[in-house]
Amino acid sequence: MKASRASTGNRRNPETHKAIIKAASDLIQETGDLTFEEVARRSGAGKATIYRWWPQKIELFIEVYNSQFKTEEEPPDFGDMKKEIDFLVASTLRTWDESSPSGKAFLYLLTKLHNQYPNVREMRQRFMPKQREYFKKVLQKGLARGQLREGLDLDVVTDVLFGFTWHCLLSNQLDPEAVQLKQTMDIICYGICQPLPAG
Amino acid sequence: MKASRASTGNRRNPETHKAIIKAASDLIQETGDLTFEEVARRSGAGKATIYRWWPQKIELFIEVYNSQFKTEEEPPDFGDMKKEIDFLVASTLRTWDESSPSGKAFLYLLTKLHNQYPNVREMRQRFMPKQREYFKKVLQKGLARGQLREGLDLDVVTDVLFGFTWHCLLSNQLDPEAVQLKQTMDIICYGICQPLPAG
Amino acid sequence: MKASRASTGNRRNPETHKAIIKAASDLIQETGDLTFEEVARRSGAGKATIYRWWPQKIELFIEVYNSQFKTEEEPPDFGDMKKEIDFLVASTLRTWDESSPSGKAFLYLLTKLHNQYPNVREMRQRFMPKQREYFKKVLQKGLARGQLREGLDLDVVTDVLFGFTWHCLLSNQLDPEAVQLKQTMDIICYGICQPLPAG
Amino acid sequence: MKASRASTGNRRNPETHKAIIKAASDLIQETGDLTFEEVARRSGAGKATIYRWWPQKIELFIEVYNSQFKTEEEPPDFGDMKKEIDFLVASTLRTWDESSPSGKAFLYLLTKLHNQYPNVREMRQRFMPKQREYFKKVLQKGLARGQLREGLDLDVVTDVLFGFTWHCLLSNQLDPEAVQLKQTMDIICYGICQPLPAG
DNA sequence: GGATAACCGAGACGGTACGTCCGGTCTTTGG
DNA sequence: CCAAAGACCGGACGTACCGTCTCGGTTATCC
Repeated sequence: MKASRASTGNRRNPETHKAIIKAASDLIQETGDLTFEEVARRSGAGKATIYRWWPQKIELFIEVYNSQFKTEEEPPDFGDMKKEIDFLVASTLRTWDESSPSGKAFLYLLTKLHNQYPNVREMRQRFMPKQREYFKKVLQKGLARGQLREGLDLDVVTDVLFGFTWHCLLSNQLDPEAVQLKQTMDIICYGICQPLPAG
Repeated sequence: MKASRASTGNRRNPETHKAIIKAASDLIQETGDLTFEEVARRSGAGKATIYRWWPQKIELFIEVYNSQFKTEEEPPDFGDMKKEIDFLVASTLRTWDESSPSGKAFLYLLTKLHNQYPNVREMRQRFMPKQREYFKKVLQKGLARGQLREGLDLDVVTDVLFGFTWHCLLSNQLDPEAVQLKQTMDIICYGICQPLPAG
Repeated sequence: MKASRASTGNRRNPETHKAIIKAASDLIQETGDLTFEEVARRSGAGKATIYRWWPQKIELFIEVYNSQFKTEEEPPDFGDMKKEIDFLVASTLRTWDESSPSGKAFLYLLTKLHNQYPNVREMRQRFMPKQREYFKKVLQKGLARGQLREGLDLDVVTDVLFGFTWHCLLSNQLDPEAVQLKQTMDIICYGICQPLPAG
Repeated sequence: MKASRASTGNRRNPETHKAIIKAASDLIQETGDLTFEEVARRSGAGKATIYRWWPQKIELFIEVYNSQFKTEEEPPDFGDMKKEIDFLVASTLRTWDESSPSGKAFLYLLTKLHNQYPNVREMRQRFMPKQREYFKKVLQKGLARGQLREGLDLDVVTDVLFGFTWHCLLSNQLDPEAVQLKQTMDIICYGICQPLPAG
């Protein structure tokens, strides 16, 4: 638990960094909570050190999160945007579901921290940056294939899709096979409205 | 701020009740959060009194929320489902806007206390039954008018639309005139995918 | 070390009070220092409780001090003011000397705390209030006996005498038999100047 | 505040030295205390540099004190010992007054760091040799003039007078015109006791 | 002239204490 | 039976200094 680390002068000590992330990660998984106090205790770091690098809890949380969920997979080329989107969504949900209890713990903390940080959009975009990227790639391919409606801002679409997975997390609906989820994906992908009569 | 209330003997004091709700409401409005400590201070009530009637923070939030959120409006018949949906979404967002404590209280319910009510769907049903009903009515009319794709489960569609407003709240995007929001509504309403080539 | 005390409702808990004074006293004697943190740890009290009643360290210190040094003795009536003053001064010095190491510890803390509290006069007058009283009584008797120069403010004289004992403490000269001290007392009592030629 | 000094290689940098003393002096002046942290910040020196040359706070205080306290004045010959003593005391007090960091630094030396120099008499000799000398000269002249009681050890008297100025500093009574101070000086000079009835 | 030694700035680091805030429990008093 | 008042323990908060450390860079001196 405790550690004794050699000084690295006025250079940031990577071991300390690691120890802090480790302690924070353990804490989240064990208790579903995260206090700077306890992270400092466990990591053997001074509180001030933690505050120096992660002035807000959420920032430590994001780093812990991104350091743990490396399982994003880029979807293979199915030749069909819909299938690729389904793949990505399912993969995201599975990641959150299977990694229980950590997934649940992250969810818990995520919601607890949410209303402390007003700029939620910015925060979200720092979560899982790779996953976002994959979504965007898939959309670009879809656009090239003529499968995407024209005139759409890809960032907005990414937000909608990615935001949808978050909604699933908040709604505790992480089973990609659930009927409701499939229908909702259908709605999003094909639209809830009839296409205007051809012309 | 302070108050001096006569005792009502062994009957619960309605003035105290009101003062507590008022103080809690003000606090949520001001800070987006609420501490029993401060509610007690402002309402002039003892902490124990508050704990007796609202042992959990969330219960106080719920009461504040329900005491304030009375503004659901049924949309007029525009003859156009899209317009009616827009009306409903905009009306919901406006309700949650900064002018009232409702949005902040609801946001709080959605996030910080999420772990106490993990099944958010239950919350949905509990908190805004009328609004759901309006959404459903609009969809039914749209279906009758032939404006809605066939084969969709109306409950799911309601969930998507209503869930979208939640997403706006979480993302702090409550301005119905925002470009991004309009685009997202478009995506949901018309679908992000091209209609299959003319047929 | 730790303690578990029954609640006394909204009445101050005298056991907590005692435990805090005890812990503070022990700390001073053991380490010559005093931190609220450690007092809280040892007494089993919350830090906030200590801050509530002794917002400044010096106030806790004074209470500890006065609760420990109960050995002030009122001088017998020698019929001679000078003898009575000598008695009081010697008694004060002995108290500080014999109660080693606590005397030294108190001295240490006294000096350490000194420059945090600008109103030193007021502070000093709260130390050993009885001893001050004895000094004043002796002077009043001396005045009645015609042994004191007329026209002197007794409070000022008390200050001079009492302040002198403090000076001894600071100078580490606590032996009442020391030649230097006796001379200084002589100087103070009889004046360093010749009396003006009778008239 | 900040500074950028050219390196002087393996020779101690006198500019750094000056900047540190300046910063320390300013700090004492402003707050009555001093932290290495802030001295480093203001002087633009590294903390290690300060620790190298002044490993203990008190050493920095002493240097600041000595670099500033140059104002001792020898009193003119008034033909009256009392007047000369008053002159010296007033001059000492003025020196310590708020206008210069000397008083605060000296007060600091007297109190917070007392435990490191428990023998205050040593400090006396170390810090103000000239002032002591002036006091002694005045007393010798007074003795020659027949203004001083006979049989007194001049060193002790010097101590009493000089010690009195310290007492003023500790008591925050540095105004030479204050009534209380004048009375105390009177008491010391003429004695608090009546001269034996005419003889 | 290249190695060596000391100086200096910068600032990271583990600690300890600070003083504040809130949570949740309790008891007394009094209507 | 209920409300008010507020003391109490616990523990996290975020900040400030302490004293130690190492880096990178500079300059004089010595071989």
